[in-house]
Amino acid sequence: MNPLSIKVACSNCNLRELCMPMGLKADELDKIEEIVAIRRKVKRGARLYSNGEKFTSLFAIRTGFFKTCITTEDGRNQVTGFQMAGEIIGLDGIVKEHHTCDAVALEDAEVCVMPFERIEELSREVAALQRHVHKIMSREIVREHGVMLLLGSMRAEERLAAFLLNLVQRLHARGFSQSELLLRMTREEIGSYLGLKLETVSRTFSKFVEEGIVEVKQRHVRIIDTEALKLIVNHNQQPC
Amino acid sequence: MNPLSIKVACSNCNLRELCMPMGLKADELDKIEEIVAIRRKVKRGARLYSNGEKFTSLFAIRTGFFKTCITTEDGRNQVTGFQMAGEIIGLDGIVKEHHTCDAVALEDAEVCVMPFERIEELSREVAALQRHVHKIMSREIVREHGVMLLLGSMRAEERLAAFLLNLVQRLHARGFSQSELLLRMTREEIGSYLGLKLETVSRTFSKFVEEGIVEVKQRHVRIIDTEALKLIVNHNQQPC
DNA sequence: CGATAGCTTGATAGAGGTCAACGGTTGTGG
DNA sequence: CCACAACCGTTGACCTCTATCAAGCTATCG
Repeated sequence: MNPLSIKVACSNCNLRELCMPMGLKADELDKIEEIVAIRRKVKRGARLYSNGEKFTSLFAIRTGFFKTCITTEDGRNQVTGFQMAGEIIGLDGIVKEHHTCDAVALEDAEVCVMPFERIEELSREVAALQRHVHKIMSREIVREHGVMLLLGSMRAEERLAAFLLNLVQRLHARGFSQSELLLRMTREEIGSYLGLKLETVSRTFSKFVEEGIVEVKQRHVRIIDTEALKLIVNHNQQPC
Repeated sequence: MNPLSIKVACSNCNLRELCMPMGLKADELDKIEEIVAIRRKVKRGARLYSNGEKFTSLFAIRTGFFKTCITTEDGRNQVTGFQMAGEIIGLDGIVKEHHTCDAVALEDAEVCVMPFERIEELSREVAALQRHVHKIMSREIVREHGVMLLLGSMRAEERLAAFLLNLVQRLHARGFSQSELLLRMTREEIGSYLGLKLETVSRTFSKFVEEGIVEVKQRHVRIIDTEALKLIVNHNQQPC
């Protein structure tokens, strides 16, 4: 607990465009840096938080990759999202002051812990931060609308194509390749997120490979034909 | 535009427990009443807002029933929710300052228009309001997690049972019957929400009728055996 | 190096989609 | 008040897509 090791500097963080509001004055920036209480490391497979746990903080992912999922008493399990560096996690806990899902690290990860009371306090003083918090929550709502569209109206190929495009797009925004990606999750987790069984995910990957749209070697995926993927997603073709 | 006709009094509104924070001091209450700028009537079939439209306000539903839905260029359509009196609508618009879905009245409706800038201003002064806004957004996120579970892991019967139980539960919280309801939406709209075709919705209703679980006469539904519906939702039965 | 978890592929079955016909309700205009 | 149209809902027959069950293969990790 060496204070030096937990001292953070959002202003120097290369993720600041992703998790902080832009256009702040210097004094506002100073205040906001105080939000991050500490950093926390989460080992692969470990939980950042669990269903039922008391909600105290939001988390900004600094490194690593998470899934969030809900599990019901009767054994159903649904992955509700995959989160990567720069994204904010934990919003589900606000309403009941307890978390309603699990957040599991899919690779060794580090998060910035942001006590929600402090966020609220500062939001009352810094309008730009307030607006930022509102936008983050609204963005999550809109993202989930997109997932509902996917789950409610797309076929397996369309779902997987949309999933891959979404992943590379987000990775690209973080400086990674537009065409190559390393899946951090299993076929089963992809399937849960997409409302498919793991066999269907696997078969659909194989189909894409046969068609020369992607190359797949276990969790390494190279997208050869992005346009084809986009066509598949929009392949709601009406005859003429 | 007679000021008398648009003057509102949240403190007298019988929906105040649903859309306002509790435990306010008198002066805070006075401030919050100023949020509601005007009321707006929306005819059945008309839109409260449309995809692409500039976002300015959130809306509290006073009377009536809405659906929200997204439509893509390629003709896909997904109902993302049904909203009733006391619920807040429009949160999708915050992130891009434009709405990303349509809100359509399924019966003649009236809403309280709450300019978002005013909400933000007052949230900075009244912590209870700030917390309330955060909870409303978080609640919507959690609700959508539930829909993802439904769409991703339930079969047709389970989806429809969960849908009916959710509707009556919300109606009951508003003083309506626990067992009788009038569907404001078509089979097609139910199907869109549940990720099913209208024929499947119809067939599933018929199945429930055969089994004596509900009575259905067009849009009038009477739930005869609530427990049976709950069992269906949790009917993830493992053999022993 | 063996064990375990994860992935692929095949065969088969079942749920829900699609297409089609018909019946019932609601609303409008003559 | 009736007739007609448009919309909505139901039901049947058939087909497609995805789930299920099963076997074998391949990384990964202790």
